[in-house]
Amino acid sequence: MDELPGLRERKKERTRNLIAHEALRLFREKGFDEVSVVEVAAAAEVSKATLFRYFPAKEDLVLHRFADHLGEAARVVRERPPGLTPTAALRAHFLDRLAARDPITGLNDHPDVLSFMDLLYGTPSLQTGLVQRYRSQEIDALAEALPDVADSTPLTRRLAATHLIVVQQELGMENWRTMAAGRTADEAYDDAVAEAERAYGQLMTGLDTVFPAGTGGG
Amino acid sequence: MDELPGLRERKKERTRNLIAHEALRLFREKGFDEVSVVEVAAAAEVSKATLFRYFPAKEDLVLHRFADHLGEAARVVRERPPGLTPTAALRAHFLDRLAARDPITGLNDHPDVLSFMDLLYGTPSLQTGLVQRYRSQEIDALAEALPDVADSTPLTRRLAATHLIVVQQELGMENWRTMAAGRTADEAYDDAVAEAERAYGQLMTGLDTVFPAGTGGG
DNA sequence: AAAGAAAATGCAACCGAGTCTCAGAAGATT
DNA sequence: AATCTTCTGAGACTCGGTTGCATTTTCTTT
Repeated sequence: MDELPGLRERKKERTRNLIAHEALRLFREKGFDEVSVVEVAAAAEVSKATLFRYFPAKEDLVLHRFADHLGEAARVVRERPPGLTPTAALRAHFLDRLAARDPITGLNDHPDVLSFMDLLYGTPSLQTGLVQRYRSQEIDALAEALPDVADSTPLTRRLAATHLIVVQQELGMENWRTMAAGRTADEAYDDAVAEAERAYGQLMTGLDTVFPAGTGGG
Repeated sequence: MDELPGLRERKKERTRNLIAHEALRLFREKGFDEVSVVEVAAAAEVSKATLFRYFPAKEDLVLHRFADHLGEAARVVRERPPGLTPTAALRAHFLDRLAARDPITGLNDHPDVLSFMDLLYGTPSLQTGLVQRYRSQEIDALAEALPDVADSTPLTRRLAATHLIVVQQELGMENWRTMAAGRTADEAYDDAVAEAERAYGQLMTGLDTVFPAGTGGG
């Protein structure tokens, strides 16, 4: 059994952080698509092959920053206090993170956070590539965390998980849009809470209480 | 004003179909990732550059097959009879397509349809690339088609649209899985109806009527 | 029908992401 | 110190996608 991380492991960790750090610096500076991986590799003083040994794809250089949030929704549901439904637990958790101005909610106007979100949400290739993949992972994890109730099928759980994750991530994007439009986090807080409550409420009560029957017009 | 399509247009249409046809033939035969675009171009007797003039990306060679279904959900909601909510309209439409064994529901065991779905859903790169993109387009279109009710925000509509499209597409995938497992469409029909009703019902009544409060266990 | 504008094509070079091979360097092990 | 393992750099390679240019094909004009 190996106890403490040897020199090799520490060096690997340092290299990994260095690469991601240089990558993010360049991406912010020039845009994701305007920076090639060789440029990143050069900035981190490693070879292109080495870069790909640490990160399976260019997108993952960005993922590194919020890798620790992976599976958070699943955890929240698993550890929810008695008396709370999964939806209620996730709602409460989001509101809590909102109050704390957690970057993951999008409601954070620190320049550092903001420029990162600009990169993440404002780059189409990242939006469709990375955000979608992150979403899938969250959904898979959450689907497993949902209770296996009487008349639920794998599909039922998967669908519920999707609905829940989508709400959370869309709320995050919406808050980012608000920040990107120039409002401060404190200014936007009340609206953000209202939107969150509306979005989760819509899930709890069902869509038909929100969107009505047709007008009959041709 | 040009009335009927000239020779040029007809030839372009023919070429376009030929390329997509050859592409699909090769993809089915050897798998999406095992066929290069130059191979497809050669089979269709055009140059690589020409292929990309007709299709912006390799994935779009596959999209061609169901391009006519684009915006279907949005249309269904727009043209729904009075008395039906958007959710109810989409539910009814899906059940109708299910009864007709429409390939888009996944409930179709014709070898031709089946091999296409195997390709589409069984290829990771297509799943994450194409299906996700198709989903986004459907969501965007549907979000615009949803009625602009009293306390709805752009986000509200976008979320509702996402929930609705996701249900439809996940039901499709689930039916494909059933087909891929060897059941016939007729055998699976009753179950497919039940799943669809459960999935849409879950949306109408809200998640909290399905997934209960926590158990309190650590 | 001939001539010229407009559009479509093929060719070839190019770019960037990602993989592979292989030789050599650096950490771990005795 | 010697060996064994792991990590790295260099470079060639594949593939998706783009670009510039010369050539051909279709449409239009007279």
